Amino acid sequence: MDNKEISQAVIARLPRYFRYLGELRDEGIERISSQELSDIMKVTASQIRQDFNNFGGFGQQGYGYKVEYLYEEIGKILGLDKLHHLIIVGAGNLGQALANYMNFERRGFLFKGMFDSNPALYGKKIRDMQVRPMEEMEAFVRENEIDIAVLTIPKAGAVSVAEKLVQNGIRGIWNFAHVDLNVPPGIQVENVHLSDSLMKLTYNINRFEQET
Amino acid sequence: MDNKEISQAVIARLPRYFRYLGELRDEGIERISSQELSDIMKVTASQIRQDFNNFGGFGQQGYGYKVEYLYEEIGKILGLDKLHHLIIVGAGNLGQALANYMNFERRGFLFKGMFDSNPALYGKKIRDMQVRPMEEMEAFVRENEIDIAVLTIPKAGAVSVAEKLVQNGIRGIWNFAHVDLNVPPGIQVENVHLSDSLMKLTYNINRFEQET
DNA sequence: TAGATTGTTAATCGATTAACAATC
DNA sequence: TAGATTGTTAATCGATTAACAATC
Repeated sequence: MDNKEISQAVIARLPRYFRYLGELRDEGIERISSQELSDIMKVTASQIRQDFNNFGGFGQQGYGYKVEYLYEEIGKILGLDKLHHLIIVGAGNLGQALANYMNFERRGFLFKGMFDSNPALYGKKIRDMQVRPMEEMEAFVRENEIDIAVLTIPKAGAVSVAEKLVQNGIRGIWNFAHVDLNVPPGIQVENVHLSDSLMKLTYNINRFEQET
Repeated sequence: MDNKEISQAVIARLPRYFRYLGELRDEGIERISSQELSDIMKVTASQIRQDFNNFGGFGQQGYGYKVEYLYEEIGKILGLDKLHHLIIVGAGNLGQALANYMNFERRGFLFKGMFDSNPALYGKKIRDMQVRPMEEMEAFVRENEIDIAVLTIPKAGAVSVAEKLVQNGIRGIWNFAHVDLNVPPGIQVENVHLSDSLMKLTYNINRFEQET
């Protein structure tokens, strides 16, 4: 594998390729050209070829790409061939929704535990998983080799919780708290700032109003 | 206001400026220079000035920006000075979580109704709001002048529900369904593809593994 | 072999950063 | 007025698109 850094713009497009290829595969389609994929996905064929070639040659000249093979390769690039141990920190509505939502399991995300600082929730079962007290989180992360923490707590506590996670060996944080986390290099943070997303929507609704 | 199109890259940064300025305001800070903001937000001062100047001159040479004023102006740009009527389509875990989560209300997002196609949920109260049958959605959107629909249904139904929403005058769709919607120009779609986001995280976790 | 389509280089476009004149 | 900092133009950087030679 090459050593040159791949831009986050490319990475951000990979899951979408993965999704479309999975659908094509489910439809029993064996082969696809960059031009055909371009038509379906509404991105340029040129971009598709450039993107794939960041990771080596997946296609065959004169033939195109094998759907199944490409699907699997992109899955590997995204790390979906590996198991990830995951906890949810914050058992409020959003945390519970994500826990239930987690048919992520079939993608190798193993839901190992759930934590909250509210004693009223201790022991509550969500998807066969009892909510544990926040105090137990650090030891749990260490002892169970948790890779990923899903942060669904209010912004006030998020920074200090993130620090504790980092100290105990977490590798990635999926951050739903509305605050920017500052973590050391090598620890990955992926932010899902829902209200930012909603504001983008209102901007665009509004902009269109004014233009017409 | 200028007529030149503002890039989505700029728009995507506005909510973050808005958040930081809100925090500064809450701390009682009255004025800030692009350089100070640059230090706090870890973006270049140059970018900050360029971004703001897309919308006109908000600052004063030799002085900087008035925090309160800038905060409010960005809020207006994002359309947060207007009221938005919103429904949630899909009363599953995620839909319920978003409904409860909705202290969005103080930002002018008025939660007007919730719909599901599962009869077992009809009448269930979520935040003083009964879940209505999906069949009632179209008339409801029309009659209550709903601007925004939050789509939290499985991908299978999402495309056809989106069409119905569009036909009845929706202006924006906040799409949590794992599918790309195809809407006519003038209708805004903001996607929140959670599994895409999680895959970006695993890519980055994985990449770092291999580099070291 | 001829046709198709990739892989890859070159050209273009757009976004970010740097520099500095304008001005508070 | 002198100093500070914006607004804005110019330079740079990176990402996207176009073109085409390589090759299946």
